[in-house]
Amino acid sequence: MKEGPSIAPIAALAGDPARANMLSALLSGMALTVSELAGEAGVTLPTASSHLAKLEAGGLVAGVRQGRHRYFRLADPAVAEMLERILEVAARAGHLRTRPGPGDPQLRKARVCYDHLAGELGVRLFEAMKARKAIRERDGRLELGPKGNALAGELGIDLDTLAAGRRVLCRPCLDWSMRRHHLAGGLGAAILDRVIASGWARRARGSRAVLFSRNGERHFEALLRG
Amino acid sequence: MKEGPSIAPIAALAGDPARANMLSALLSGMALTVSELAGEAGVTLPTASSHLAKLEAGGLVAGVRQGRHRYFRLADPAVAEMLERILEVAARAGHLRTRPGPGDPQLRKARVCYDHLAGELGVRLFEAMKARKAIRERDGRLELGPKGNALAGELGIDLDTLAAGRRVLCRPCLDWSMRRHHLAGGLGAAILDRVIASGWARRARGSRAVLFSRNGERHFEALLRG
DNA sequence: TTCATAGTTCGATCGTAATCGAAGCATGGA
DNA sequence: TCCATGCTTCGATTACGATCGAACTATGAA
Repeated sequence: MKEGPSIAPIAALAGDPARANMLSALLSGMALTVSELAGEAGVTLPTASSHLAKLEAGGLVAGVRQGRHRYFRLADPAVAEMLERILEVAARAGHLRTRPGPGDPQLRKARVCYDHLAGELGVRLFEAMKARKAIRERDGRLELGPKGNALAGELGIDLDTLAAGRRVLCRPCLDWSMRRHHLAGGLGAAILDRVIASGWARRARGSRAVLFSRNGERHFEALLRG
Repeated sequence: MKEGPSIAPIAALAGDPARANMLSALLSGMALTVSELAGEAGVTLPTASSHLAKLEAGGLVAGVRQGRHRYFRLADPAVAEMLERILEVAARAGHLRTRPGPGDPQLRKARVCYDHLAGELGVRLFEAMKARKAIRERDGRLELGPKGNALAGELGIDLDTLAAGRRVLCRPCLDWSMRRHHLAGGLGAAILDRVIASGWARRARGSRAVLFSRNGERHFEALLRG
């Protein structure tokens, strides 16, 4: 079979766990630095750098320098499409081999996705915010809704300062444990920030899990109800 | 990253050259024996057997015993879809397996894509069908158009039986050699079926190429013109 | 029964690539 | 100018898995 392009080199790039984790992180559409991707993948900086060089050479990601940082994103929508197809096959084959580890239910309930809240609570927050019109979709883009200021106020988030930053305020991020969206972007990050700062929840050490206290969860649920 | 399905194990399966060759061979839609796949991949029988066991465990292929033989096929259209997407990315990145060989023009003209027609003729068919309103796009989805029944009738395809199946009738499939769409789905498969059955073309042995007879091509061209 | 063919299992070998620490650049801020 | 931070390169180590021959099993044919 010496016909056409070959799948092996590309698939092999996505087939290493560290690189796969990086690609998964980039699937959110965010551009991430080498350090952040190293964290996502659970490897050191040199290792991450080496992997990213390979991914870039293979045409899966594209990097741009910005000052001292190097931001990477998926090179192409076709790459994102490919990754989603692989995820689809993985999900189908998954239930044969998924053995939820001990920390897994926690992760499924609430976890950090880069710098914002993901998992069941993240998805529910996203949907509650849409129902409350704190955010809304317009022309396929996510933006602040008429009630956005009110909700930010409840949480003690200064929207003006946030909006002044160059970061996108609201961005949907696909949640692989729920197959639905949660909120990323500056506002998503600020919310997680407040949730932690107000003591509703804390980060688990060495994990992406976000552990809510009983009281914190009550407050959070109240927020969801509006 | 313990969230959701992981792309690494699946991609790694497709990332080994021997396994990738087997998968490419199976992309033709044919069921092949272990020995045949060993030949395709250029490895010995034990090696092929080991690879196929892994592919089967990973849910990428499915094997059935028939006498002394064990026939393998792709487990699922989703797997074929995934492989096509990888090919798409590979083609963009310019990862050609070899320089275009002698059999390449044939492949470029007409070939099997899992179970439907791809290549130049596949793309032209797709576009002719859209022009004739046998198919149309609506809300970003492909569906049967007002003239769909007429065209199916010309080819001797029973649309009712097809529509009763649970398979999607019309689906666009991206063509790596043309960078345009051709027709997949139940109707796409049925058309290739009729093209072969009516003697317009035949499958090349050991390749994905579809070889049209002079007369068959004339008929096919007439079909394109409507 | 005996032989032949198709495929699997086992064990040993061997390459490749992932990994990390340490050192080297480069950029931006003080 | 100096330092801190972000990233890359280098070199050595290590671990995993692809590979094959040989032996074994199963199916079919003579």
